[in-house]
Amino acid sequence: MELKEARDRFIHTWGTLSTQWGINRTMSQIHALLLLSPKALNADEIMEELQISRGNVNMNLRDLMSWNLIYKQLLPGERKEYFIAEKDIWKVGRQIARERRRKELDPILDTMEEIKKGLKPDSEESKDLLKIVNEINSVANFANSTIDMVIKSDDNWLVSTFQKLFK
Amino acid sequence: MELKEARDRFIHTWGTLSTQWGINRTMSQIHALLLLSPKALNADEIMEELQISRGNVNMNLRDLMSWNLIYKQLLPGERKEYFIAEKDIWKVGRQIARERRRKELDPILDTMEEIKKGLKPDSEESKDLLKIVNEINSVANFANSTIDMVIKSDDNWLVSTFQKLFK
DNA sequence: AATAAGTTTCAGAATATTTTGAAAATTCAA
DNA sequence: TTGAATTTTCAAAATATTCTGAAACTTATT
Repeated sequence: MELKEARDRFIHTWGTLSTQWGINRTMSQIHALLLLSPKALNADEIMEELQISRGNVNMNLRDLMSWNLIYKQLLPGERKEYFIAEKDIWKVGRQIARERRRKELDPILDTMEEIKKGLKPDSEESKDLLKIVNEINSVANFANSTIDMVIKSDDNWLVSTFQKLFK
Repeated sequence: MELKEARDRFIHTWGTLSTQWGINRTMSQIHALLLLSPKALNADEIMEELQISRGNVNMNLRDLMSWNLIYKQLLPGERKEYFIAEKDIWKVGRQIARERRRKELDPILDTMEEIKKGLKPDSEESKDLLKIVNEINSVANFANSTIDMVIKSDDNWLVSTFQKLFK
């Protein structure tokens, strides 16, 4: 396998997989491209490399920045904005975990909380519903804690935790 | 809040959130409906309740069964097939974790493995790429183990693990 | 202040996903 | 068997998401 081929495969796969992740393809491909690039790239270079429009590049760079997966870099003597990816993959993993928790878990917890607050257990059916709501709440809380453990930790903490866990 | 209102809110929210989860809306709504239903329901009842077509119901019941989130139930003296949801929410959580890992993590691990195998470190750039691939592999493996820990466990094991973890 | 370089926005076009519904296939009872 | 009840399939329609590109906006330079 050639270097070029491996790089392309990486970028392509990253883009394809992201669909499963609820992240849009272009966003992932830009991320992959920047991850592999040793130097910061500007919008034109990304357009050229991935063959996509300026608007698309702009929008997805913005999203990637909001996820803290890439940073803007101003090069001295350059008008254009350059972008560079966070290269610490553990940090990237934590960032993604954080963002997905916010989008996927928080709304569940909020809704279960609301239903719990709003519904009085004045009938058998109400009690049944509340029981399920409470159980979902527990499971979601557990998932939340698990992700929290990952997010709050640094690399060393992770390793030691796992040693402890499987000792 | 009325019982009916709470139930509808639950089903509706479940459906809306699922989009974030990469799971289609109808599938989640059927799941929510069955979760809340004390008795098994047949296709006609689900069509009626959620106002969706027979084909849609059929397809999504099939998907839910493949996820082991619902079971077919044959009632004596009935031609129709009835469906009932897995009511153990911890089990449901594990099931979902398992399925998502398969769809989201396994392909990453496979691809990283392939690139590692195929690319010879014969240049500086190749080595750089391999370094990133290796790091992604580590992070994905960690995520994999974390999910594995959740999947393989039963409720009691989970509780005791967390006590150990935060002691 | 005028102009050039670069960035952002967003309506409409392109693409992808989901849903419908009717026909085909299957199952069961007589 | 036959045929009525039920389930499955899948092409086309409906809906949702993503992408484009040109105009509007912003920022820096002369």
